[in-house]
Order: sequence, then C-alpha cells, then structure tokens
Amino acid sequence: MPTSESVDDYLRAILELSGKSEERVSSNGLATRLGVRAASVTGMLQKLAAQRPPLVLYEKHRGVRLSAAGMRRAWEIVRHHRLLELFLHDVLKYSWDEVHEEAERLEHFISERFEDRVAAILGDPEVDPHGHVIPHRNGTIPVREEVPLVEWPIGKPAVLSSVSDRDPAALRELQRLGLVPGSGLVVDESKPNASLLVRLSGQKRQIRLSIELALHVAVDASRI
Amino acid sequence: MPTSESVDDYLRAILELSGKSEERVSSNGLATRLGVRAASVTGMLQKLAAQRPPLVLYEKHRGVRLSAAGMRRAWEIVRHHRLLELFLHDVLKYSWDEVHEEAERLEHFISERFEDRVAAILGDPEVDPHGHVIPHRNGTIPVREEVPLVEWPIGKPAVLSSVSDRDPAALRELQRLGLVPGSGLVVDESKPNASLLVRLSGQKRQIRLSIELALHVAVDASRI
DNA sequence: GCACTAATTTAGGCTAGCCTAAAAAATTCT
DNA sequence: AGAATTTTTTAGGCTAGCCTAAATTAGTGC
Repeated sequence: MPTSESVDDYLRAILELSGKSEERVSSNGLATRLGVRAASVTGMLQKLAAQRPPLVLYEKHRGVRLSAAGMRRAWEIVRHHRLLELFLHDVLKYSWDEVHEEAERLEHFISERFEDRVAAILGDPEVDPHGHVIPHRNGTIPVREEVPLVEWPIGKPAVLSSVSDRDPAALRELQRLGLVPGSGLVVDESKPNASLLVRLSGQKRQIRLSIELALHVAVDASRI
Repeated sequence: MPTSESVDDYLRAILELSGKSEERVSSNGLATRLGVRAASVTGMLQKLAAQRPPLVLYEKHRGVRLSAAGMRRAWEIVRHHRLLELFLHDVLKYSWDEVHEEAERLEHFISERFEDRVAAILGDPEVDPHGHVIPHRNGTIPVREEVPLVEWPIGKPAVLSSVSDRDPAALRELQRLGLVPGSGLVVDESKPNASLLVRLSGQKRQIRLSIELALHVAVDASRI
C-alpha cells in the first residue's frame, strides 16, 4: 500500500474536511479543496475504495469517509506536514506564512528517518507554529478541545489555540494584530456575519476582526 | 520551463555520465543509470530535444549532450543534492551512507528558499560530505582537479578528494578503512584490474583495496 | 407528486512516462 | 566486404490522474 502524492492529498483533504466528527465528505467539497473537477474526485474515490484494504468507505451519492487504513495514512501525512512546518519555522527560519506551502510539497517525500530526526531535533514537539497538535509517531493524536473564535461567548477570557495555516495573507494580518497561539483575549462584541471586537489580555485597544478573518482562529475550549 | 522529476533525473544523469569532458552520452548508458529501458530513454531524449529552448542536443544514433539550458538545470539539481546531503549529515545527523538516497528524493522538491536557507545555515559550504564541490547559487561551478585513485602514480603522496556517494556498502567500507575526504595517503602497489595497496599518512599498516572499491575514490590532482 | 436545480457519476479523451516487440542502424568480427 | 552482433529507434500499449460533456440521482419549491 504505497500511496502516491495524489492519494495522500485526497486522504488528508477528507480528514480535514470531515472535521473531528464522523461526517461524510462530499465530492464537491473535495473537488474545491483539491482544485480538481468533481468528476476526477469520483474516479479517485472509486479507486481508493477498491484498494485492499480500502482507504476510504464510499457509497455513491452519499459522500465518503476514511477507513481505518486511510485514517492512519492521513494522520501520518499530517504529522509530516506539521513537523515540517515547525522545522521550517524554527530551524530554517521561515516566517509564519511561508511554512505551509513548502510543507505541503515536502510532506509526501520525506522518509521515516527524516521524520524521526526532525522530531528529535525539535524535541518531540506537541504543536506546530500555528498551534495545531502534532500526531504522535505511533499514530495517536493528542486531544485538544477547541472552539471557533466566532462561537466563543462574549466577555469570557479565552486563550488563542490555533490559526488556520492555509492563507498566508490572513496569517500575516493575524500576526500583525498579535493574534498568535497562546494570546489571551476577550471578545467584547460580536455582530453575526459582520465582525468581532476583541481585546488582547492586558491591552485596552480593541481589534476589529472581520468574520472571515475570525474564522481562521480557534480558542482553547478546555479553559471554559 | 518547469521540469518534472523525471526530466531532472535525465539531465543529472547526462551531466554525470558525460564526465567533465564534452562526451556524448549513449542511450544505453542512460538506461542503465536510470533503471529504465533504452526505448524509454529515446522517447525522453526526443522530448527534451524538442523543448524550446532545448534541454539536450540530440542526434539519433549519435548520443546526447546537455544544452546550455539543460546544463543550468542539471547543475541546479546537483546543488540541491549536495546541499541536502551535507544538511542531512551535519544537521539531521544522517550517517555518511544514508544521505544519498534521501537527497536523491528531496532534490526535486525543495524550493529556492529552502535551498538558500540551508546554504545559509551551513555557511555556504564548498563541498558535500563525500568531497564533491557544491555549485554556487549563480550556477558557477568551483573547479577542482581530481584524478581517479587508480590512475595516481605509485609512491606519490596524495590527498583523498572525494568518494562516490551512490553505493552505501562501499561508503561504509571506505569509512571503516579511514578513507575519507582529506585523508593523506600513498599508493604502494597497483596490480591493474586486481587491487591496490595503499597506506594512510602516518600509518604503517597497508590497506588492500579492490579495484572496484578504489574506483569510488578520487584524489586531489592539484597537488601533483 | 412534479418540475426544476444542484450534485454526482459515467463515458470518452488526453498527457507523461514507462513497457515490450520488432525494425533499423551502427559496430565488430572474420 | 559481408555476416553477426549490439545498440538504438520505432510502433503500439499501459497506468495514473486529470479533463469535458452528457447522463443520472438527489434535493427543493410549489
């Protein structure tokens, strides 16, 4: 069961689109995320489902979800991705918004040895530069309770937990505003579908965040 | 002119088979080196020659050589390869014989930024762990006069300049014997097509080297 | 429940890069 | 030189993964 670059991309996309829930993922959603046509997705899903063991569970017109084997491979790629992001940031001095693209390319090609050596150099880190947990070598995934910032109650102190890594411009903006993992903050005001007013811990200045930008941010839900 | 992994492999193989000279490289030689059939080589050479600008100069039945553009790309890949080898060895603590395989895979996928950052971390190094010169960023290649050990005169002190990186078992053996770049040595005896007797500087013990192993070794010819 | 729309799948094609088998050219041997 | 051998090229196929266009299924409003 050696997987190709494309297969890895599909598996990771399914994992990430299905969120933490067991939801089935739609062909269209995958097509958009992967930048291919829906017809191509259908073809690939049929192939992945036909593998032995199957990498996905697929019923036509009913979406797809990962099998146990698919799940394992997807998290493996995520581990590669997040270790690489941290490595690029900490060792090769990439900036916050540069790491994603390079990690996305390299994640498919590094060996187990590379993975292990990088993890060792970084001291078996728990999270990547965007605050996402790094799956363990053995496949277990540390649990982290997170809530999208836009769903966080007004007035309740929160700790910024992670930011999406897929949009460099948004990342630069968040960094400029001081919204990085670990930042303490309070939401002062929330206009649904418009914007949020947040304050960073110990600062008086309010920051206005567009919903679009706020959607990139999650806070630590274990601190409720 | 974005090049694929395959194209890069062909260009690098042509570069390395043509030696320093202007020799044309044969289809068979390429096929063997690349692990594909000769018919596949012919097909690829025709494509490379048909590109604008052409990456190779190819006349059927008469072998192939790199064009200026092909040369540029091939050396670029070599720079990637050698920087990666040194990086894997020095930073990620890979052993001498492990670096080649990983570098061979990754050389196709690292960005210019990655290349630059790695070079910076390593202090713009001149040579890789096997003693091969690292081409400069701008495409110039430092000159190094080398002679295969088997052609070095008997009794004349020499400095080991480089070893081939393609055979892990040979590398381990050479390392065990203390034959690493920088080692001083003298050839005491040379039986053509059989073996060499060499002595390391300051050691009395003679080392018997099979021709096969000796062919992996080159010495610094500027010290004649 | 039926008509309309949106989502999905099927059918048929394309390219890159490999393959085998057969043809052609070059080289070597006598 | 001519025959035998080796090298190289041509011809025709295959797979992965993408595409477009057309057909089908699902979902929605009336």
